[in-house]
Amino acid sequence: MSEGAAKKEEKPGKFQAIRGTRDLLPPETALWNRVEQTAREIFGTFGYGEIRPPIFEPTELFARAVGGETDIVSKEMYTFVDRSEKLELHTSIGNLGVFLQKVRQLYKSGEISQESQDQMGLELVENQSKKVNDLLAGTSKSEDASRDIYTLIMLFEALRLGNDISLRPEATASACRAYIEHNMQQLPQPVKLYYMGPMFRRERPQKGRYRQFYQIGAEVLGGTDAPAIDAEVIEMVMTFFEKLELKGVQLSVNSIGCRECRPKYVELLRAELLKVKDKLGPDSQRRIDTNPLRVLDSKVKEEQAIIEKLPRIGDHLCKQCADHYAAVKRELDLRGVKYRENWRLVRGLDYYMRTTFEITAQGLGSQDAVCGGGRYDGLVELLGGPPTKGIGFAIGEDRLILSLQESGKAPVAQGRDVYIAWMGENARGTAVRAAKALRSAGFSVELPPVEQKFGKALGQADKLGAKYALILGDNEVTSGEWTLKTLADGTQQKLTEPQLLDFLRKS
RNA sequence: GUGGGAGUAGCUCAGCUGGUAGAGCGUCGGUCUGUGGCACCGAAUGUCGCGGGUUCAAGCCCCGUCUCCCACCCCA
Repeated sequence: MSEGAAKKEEKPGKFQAIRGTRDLLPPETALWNRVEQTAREIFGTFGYGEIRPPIFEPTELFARAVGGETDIVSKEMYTFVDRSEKLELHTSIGNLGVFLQKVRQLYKSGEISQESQDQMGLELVENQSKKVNDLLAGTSKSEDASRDIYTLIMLFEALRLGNDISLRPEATASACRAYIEHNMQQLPQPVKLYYMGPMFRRERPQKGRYRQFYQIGAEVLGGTDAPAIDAEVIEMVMTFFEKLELKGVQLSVNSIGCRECRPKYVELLRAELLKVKDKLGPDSQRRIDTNPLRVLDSKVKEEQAIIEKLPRIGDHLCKQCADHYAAVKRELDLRGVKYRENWRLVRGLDYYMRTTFEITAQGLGSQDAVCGGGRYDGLVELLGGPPTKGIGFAIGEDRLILSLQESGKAPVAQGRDVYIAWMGENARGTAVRAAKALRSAGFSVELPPVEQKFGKALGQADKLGAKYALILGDNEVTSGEWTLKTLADGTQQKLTEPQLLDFLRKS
């Protein structure tokens, strides 16, 4: 019986990343860094600044932004109560005074959930408390003191500590919240922001869809809704993708009208859909009620011919919207941005209006959109801010990376510049100093922690993909001339420390 | 949430109609204590995803469950 076997018995069950999450590891993370760095560069050239909103926000913020009707709020967000303890309820009359004291404190320190505060303000608590105190002190004038106590207890039963918060499913709502919170309407308009980071959605994973996924996005808030802004936003994403050499990029654009013309079109569409209802599948039939626009992006083959004959929103835009859309297209042409019009491109949520766009790339299976965006002029106001124009997009970074990998753009493992092959205690100190000098000059250096056989050291250098091996033994320490071996061709040369640094800088 | 496919060594996978677990690559060691890639030799690593059932006997058959993949739903 080996020790290993005995230990195994005590080994706890394996931990693994929870469903829909994963580790990003080297060398893949090098690609992630390149993508993110490129985004910073490009967005910077368009005058955008970075915003880093919190990972979680009140559930209500996201719920209001997406409009509480869809599945999104009900089951696709990671929602929890940030402090789920319950108030210990003292039902005996004698303790009630202490309990009330505590409730009052909690109110003042803001630890009662917003929901509970809405139901039962501090005023009500004070009011009821006073009655109870009077009762306890025997000075009650209430005819029905026991009923007051009962009411109070019932109210406290419903009292909850902690607020509903959610992990952010997207960042647009946060950006808008921040715009309002920091009075950014007083800055020069428009305010141009970009962000990148993890988002969370409680969905069934599939290709390019994870529960913790990453987005890179940008928002333009405030100022005008001039078509040039729409076009420049799109131009920026396309420039970014070009710089990354993303393959098979296709931009689709559309206009979905405004609060004036869209509802009329939706009703027309609904009426037309009802005429052909029995030819549609169950999903589409359901959408006639819930969200007729979404029938347009049905993937069911048999429905395609029917959908093509439906009325198109482009023919039903109001004059302002039609003009705006035409101008956006002109501005895109002006910038040399190639696009395809897709009248069936709709966004799922109410707050989108006018310009919508989507970018697809190759190698992504059925989830092939890498970027989606659009104009959302009413959103800031909906969240309690001033009337504000807005437009933005979000890039699915996971999918972007996936597409880059599929097209063979994956980076190679990062090698070291120099591997220090040192031998003997005499060389040890020299090796440490050499490593320090080389690293501070910016080179990546591998310094073996323990002495190795020389042949093995070179073998390690090779496996790690080092460009050079710096050989330090008794000879080098005595003479002060170090040996540098070029691994690729096996040549070597003798160099003093300054010569070595000089040589490496030039190579 | 729904449907289909799949889980065997670190990785890629083989394993016949049930009969006690294998290869290649990788890792580590040796040949080889001042010269790497090559070659040869050797070693380690598996509760065959997990739990239950059938059987004298289960990686293989049955049931459940978890995870992954693909698609649907949804899509911020």
